[in-house]
Amino acid sequence: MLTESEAVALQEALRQRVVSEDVFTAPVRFIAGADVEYDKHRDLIAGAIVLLDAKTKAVVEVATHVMPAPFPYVPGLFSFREMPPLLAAYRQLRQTPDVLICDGHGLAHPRRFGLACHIGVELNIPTIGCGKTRLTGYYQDLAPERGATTPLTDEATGEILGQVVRTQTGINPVFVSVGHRIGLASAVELVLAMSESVRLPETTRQADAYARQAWLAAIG
DNA sequence: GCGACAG
DNA sequence: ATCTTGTCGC
Repeated sequence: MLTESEAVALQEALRQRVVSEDVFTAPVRFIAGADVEYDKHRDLIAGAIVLLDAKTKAVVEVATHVMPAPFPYVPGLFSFREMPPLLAAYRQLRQTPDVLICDGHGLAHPRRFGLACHIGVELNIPTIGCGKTRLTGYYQDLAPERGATTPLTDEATGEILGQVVRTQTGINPVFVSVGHRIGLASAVELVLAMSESVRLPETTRQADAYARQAWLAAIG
């Protein structure tokens, strides 16, 4: 297994390949979601990739993969734990998504290389990071209405790492950042489009449900 | 040294 | 991620 310092070195090298501008086919027709399921008592991790019709939000394809956890949970080294089962699931897809929304951050990461960037660079596909809580960066108060956004910034450099996005009025926001081959504005637009009446994008919700199902089937 | 820390 | 019920508020 990779050591932590080797993982950090790999991030520093791969981050150079991230493309943070729109390089994808628009309008988006097939949009994918990725999520994993596990618990702290077992060494098993289940990953799921779902493909949705962007217009109807109907699930058109699902792929899952269960395997022993390849790496422990370490904040900042998240992708080394969650990416392997997701890549295995992704390889089973028949269709290629126009963009993939990940359950975790992209550039909004201490070394600017979160899960969404890692998967995007590894598969060379457009990816978006959409996390439920903050990992790094600071932000100002956010208006309570759905659609409100405020930048997530690095206080030291002023660099914009992502956008804090209110997908539902009066509900905790989500943290959107660039994964690969997409600009931040498009990333926010797609996350909002996939969250018309729910907090998390429909892609993430479906991926979560299928990952949980695969995990439950695996542990019996 | 102390606090923070995606899932 | 998970441990975990009822309860407050729109």
